[in-house]
Amino acid sequence: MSKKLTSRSTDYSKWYNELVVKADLAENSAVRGCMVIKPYGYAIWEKMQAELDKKFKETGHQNAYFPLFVPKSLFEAEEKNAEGFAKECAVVTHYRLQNDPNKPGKLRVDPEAKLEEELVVRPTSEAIIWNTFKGWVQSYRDLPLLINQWANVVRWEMRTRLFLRTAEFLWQEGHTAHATKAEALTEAKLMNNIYANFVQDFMAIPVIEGVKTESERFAGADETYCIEALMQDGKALQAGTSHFLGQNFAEAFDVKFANKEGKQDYVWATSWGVSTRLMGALIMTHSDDYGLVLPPSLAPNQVVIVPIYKSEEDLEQITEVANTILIDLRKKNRTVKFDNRTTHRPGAKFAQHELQGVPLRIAIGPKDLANQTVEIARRDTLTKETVHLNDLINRVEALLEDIQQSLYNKALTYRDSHITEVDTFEAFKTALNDKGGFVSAHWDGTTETEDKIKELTKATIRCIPLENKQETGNCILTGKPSKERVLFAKAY
RNA sequence: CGGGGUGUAGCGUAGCCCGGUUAUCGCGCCACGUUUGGGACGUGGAGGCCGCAGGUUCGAAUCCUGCCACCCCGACCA
Repeated sequence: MSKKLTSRSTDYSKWYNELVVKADLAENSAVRGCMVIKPYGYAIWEKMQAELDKKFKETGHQNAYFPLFVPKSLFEAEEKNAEGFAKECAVVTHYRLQNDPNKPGKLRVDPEAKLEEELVVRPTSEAIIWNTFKGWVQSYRDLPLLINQWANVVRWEMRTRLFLRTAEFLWQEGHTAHATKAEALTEAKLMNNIYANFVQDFMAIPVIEGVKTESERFAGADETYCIEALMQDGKALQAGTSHFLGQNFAEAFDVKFANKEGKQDYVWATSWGVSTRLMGALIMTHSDDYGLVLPPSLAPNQVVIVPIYKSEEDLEQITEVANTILIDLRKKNRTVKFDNRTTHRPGAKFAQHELQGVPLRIAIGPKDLANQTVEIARRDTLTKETVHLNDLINRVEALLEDIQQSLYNKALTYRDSHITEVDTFEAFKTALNDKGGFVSAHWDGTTETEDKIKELTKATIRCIPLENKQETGNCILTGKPSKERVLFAKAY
């Protein structure tokens, strides 16, 4: 394995794959399309989980867990949802293996052990959850029902990529039931907004909140809200979605309640989710040719201390200083690691921590001991400064905050400079191919036009931004009148 | 599922066309020594059912047949 990462400009896709593996985030497994998330990658995911989980609970949601398997008859109950996912479902048909009489030492599926009813491995859990909710709701007093689950799901994708699209992935899926349409709509928008705030504040990734067009909508939803981010290669990435499901699932699973007037009514529903795909967004937004760049809020180690020494005595003194720093920073709730491995030299440690995106590196050597200083290097700008021990803790605090903010600002500047308004189809194609990013254009509102544009350019409508400016114009493809611009992009 | 390609040590590879000593090289790994302010160096060492099965041959990584797996380009997608 070569030491240097393939550069982004050489081959963006290769850069991404190498980075994921070399930074020790994840690797491909023996199962086609499924990844192993390694401890360092999982630590980042756990930080995301912790923060999201807190936000969900603050807004009144509770965690629960539902089965991995969905009986086929339940799965097919909501027709549009079933149809939308049917092509990518793994299905369990048997429950037992046996020794293969023809091949010693090998196993085969026991043909006698065929299931009466096939079990679908959940690609999403609406079916099993709504079948369960049926028993939980009788009265308006049981509502709203605000449930979230952290789970794995399986979608049998044809082509997979680490974190961005894997056959099995981890996510959270919220499922809520409400007495009124207005309440459910408010919930769907609220959760989309929580996602937006999380991604912007914690992941330092700017997003556009919007709604999906009919063809991009979740199968079984009446409206899909989303947050869309822009990657460094100019492609858009859907970072989260929140669906207003209307009464579709309530009708399919017969979930009725008695309202205040004593009349039976179907409940109104939402579902919303973000997945390990966020890891992909994180990587592709901030990282550079030296490796991963992590915002301090998500870094498993926010600061790493590297000793530089010749003698054992030096190391002892450095260790003493390092331990003081460790204690002081931990008091500030910062995560710090003292990398005192004797098996690697400083240069190798520097390179590794850069590759893994540690926001700040503190180096302490003999010169520093003599001067009561340390050297601080920031990962995002790759700049170094020498700081006196007396000022160190405040300086670290300030730098960590600055890194968090400047990563966001940098990404925002890039994103905003890659939203191009166009009024003709020629300009549309030029913007898309020469510059990339979002292209803001008028569209006649039909699925046919959307499909045609996709066929001609590979670009899809990522979203209609919330609170979109209303302005009259003409569809770039058909010339038909339009009342607002929508955002197109090539997407992951 | 259509089109193209590749399987040789943990990883990346040479050799294959044109069969012939002990299968090449780099990274990584192990031991010892010297090193340590940006991926150290030297010496020594370990590691291979050459994807699997069959065939041709005195002899197969190399030729033939079948199978399997993976990758790339399409169609599908959080």
